Amino acid sequence: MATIRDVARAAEVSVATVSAVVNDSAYVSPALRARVLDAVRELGFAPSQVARNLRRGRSDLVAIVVADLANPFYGRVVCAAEAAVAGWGYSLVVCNSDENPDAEKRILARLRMLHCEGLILVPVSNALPAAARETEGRRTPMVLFGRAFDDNRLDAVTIDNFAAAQQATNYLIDLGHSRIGAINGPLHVSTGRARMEGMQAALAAKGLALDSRFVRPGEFREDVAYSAARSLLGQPDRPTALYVANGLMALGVMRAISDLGLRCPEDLSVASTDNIPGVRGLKPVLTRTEHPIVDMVNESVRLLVDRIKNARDEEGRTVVFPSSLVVGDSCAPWKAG
Amino acid sequence: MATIRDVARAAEVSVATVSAVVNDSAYVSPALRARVLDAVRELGFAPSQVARNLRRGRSDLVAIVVADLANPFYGRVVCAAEAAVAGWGYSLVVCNSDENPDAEKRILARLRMLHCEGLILVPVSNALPAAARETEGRRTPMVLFGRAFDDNRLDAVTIDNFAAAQQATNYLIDLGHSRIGAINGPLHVSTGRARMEGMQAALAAKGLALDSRFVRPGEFREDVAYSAARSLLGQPDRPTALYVANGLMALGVMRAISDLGLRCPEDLSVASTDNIPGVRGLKPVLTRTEHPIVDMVNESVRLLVDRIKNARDEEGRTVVFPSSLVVGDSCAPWKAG
DNA sequence: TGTGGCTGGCGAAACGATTAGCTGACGGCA
DNA sequence: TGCCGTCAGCTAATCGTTTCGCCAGCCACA
Repeated sequence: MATIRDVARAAEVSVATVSAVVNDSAYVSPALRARVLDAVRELGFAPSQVARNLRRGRSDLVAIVVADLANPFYGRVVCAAEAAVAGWGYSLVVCNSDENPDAEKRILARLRMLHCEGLILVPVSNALPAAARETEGRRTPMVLFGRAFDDNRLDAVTIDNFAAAQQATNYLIDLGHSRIGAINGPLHVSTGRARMEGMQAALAAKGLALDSRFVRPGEFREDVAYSAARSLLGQPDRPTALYVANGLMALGVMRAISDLGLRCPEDLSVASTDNIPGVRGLKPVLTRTEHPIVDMVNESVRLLVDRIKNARDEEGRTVVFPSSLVVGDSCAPWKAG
Repeated sequence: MATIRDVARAAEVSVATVSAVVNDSAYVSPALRARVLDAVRELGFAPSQVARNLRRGRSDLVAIVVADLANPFYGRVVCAAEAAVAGWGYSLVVCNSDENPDAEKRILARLRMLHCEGLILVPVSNALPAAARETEGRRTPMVLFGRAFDDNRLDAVTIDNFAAAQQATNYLIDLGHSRIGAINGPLHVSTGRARMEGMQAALAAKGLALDSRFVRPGEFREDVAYSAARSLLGQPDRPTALYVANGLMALGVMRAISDLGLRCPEDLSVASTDNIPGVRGLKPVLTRTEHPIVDMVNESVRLLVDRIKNARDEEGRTVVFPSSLVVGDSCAPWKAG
């Protein structure tokens, strides 16, 4: 690999001149400039980012740590993030904590050594782990995505999970359902908890109670939701409508419904929160609240880049995106049956 | 950020000793070792990967360039790759060429400067672009994933696309279908072409001809497949069975079938190649050939790491994985009528 | 013609780690 | 006691850039 010194020797100029030409950082006479460019081409010289980064104290790297890369939702997030950071000249390092706080901690430690300039984190637990706090101490700019902490001075981009669940639940209530069940997400994660609370609030506002037999705690996973749905719907007494905490889980629930020989929406109405590409193919078309993923990611990157460029030490900004109800045909009005 | 020199000063030892302790690369007496570790903890020292990499000439970075990150198939690939490279101590840089050769070229140039140690590439075109050849010149170890070039001395991991298409088509033929159509992938991409050829070969072997009215060229995209299917199936005369080149496209085709008021499998049998998470929720369950994605990715990473560690200059190795037919209920025997 | 300002280009010092090669103390053996 | 081998720990060179400060030449003006 040719170094800047090789180029300098070949062009019979100093390394400083080569650097000036390559970076356009100072005026160099046309004659020398041409000689340098020739030598660069000749030797196939590309400046070493590693050396450059050491010198400049930057890395042009931004990292994203997602909670579950196997969930297509995060696939879309990573996709959008890649495009967004590339637009700012950064490369994206992708890590997967797999909903595992220990893994998250290890990843944050590794990223710390990588000297990433910024970090988009979908936090796994409700408390910033030690490693993250260290990262914070070092002032690695960081934006929380999707999930937030109760107390925090970090930037965060989320949707209003409470409202989204409310919206979906209200839709079911307005169709006349009163026996509404839920397949929840993990309650120790802010999104999971907020969605459950939003659903409960919607029911309470209409004077309805949540029958504890109709509720299953869960994880944001297709297979776990499948089992939960089978167990919930296998009971002799079952709800007439179901709120499902996310799209991946909805896939599992629909599969369970089909495997149990039930019909949706005739036997059971289903509404969920969160959009993943997979649900587009679902039959019946799922009624769900959608998130503007791309906008959310772009905003996250914008906030992050802003913090990277102007390392101000101000309060964390929280941007909450609205969710919108997309009506499919997975819900039907309640009919006494 | 504390440097190794700060630690050395705090522990009253030399930088060499600190380095020895941190890397466990030489014996250091217990007393000094303890002093060093205390100082490390005290100052929150983490060695700068950038400096370390400059010195060692490595970066602990592996890159993956996929053709379309929006396709959940590649979401799974990236997910598996992240896990695999993490197991070898590397971090993963993810790039998306979006099926665009120019973008691919730019990305390869950028990666070159990043000094990634290895590269997994899902190539966009059939000829290695200039930038890639440069990369090759610099001997950045590289493994092609999913798609291969006709002539190449690079490692490659693929499935037998020809056989996969044959398998799916034979299944349709065995059900009695003879008017079989196809929604193809892009023919300038090896996978797209091989799948079409495999399908044709299966038909030809049974003495069947491919009716050109029943074929649509396409792209590996849901919306393009949707339009192609609408146009194909909107004709007065239509096939009784359809082979679809990949899973994402199958989602679009199923959507088109549903929007046209057709029933699958009663009116039309559908079989496809390639598995994405989304098809699991599909109703009816899609008959398809599946790829062992995780195994393929693991093998790619194994090959890559092998090349990184022992930079041998041998012939490119090509590993072809078998695909397996998974029978769903999207196909029915042909009935005259 | 002498002086001073301007500027293209250069030399060398960083950046923060690893590591080859050296030093000096200590213990064993003749 | 003297010599030598061993080895813990240190000094300094090195990786490939960027960039600060300097130098030398040139032009303009007095």
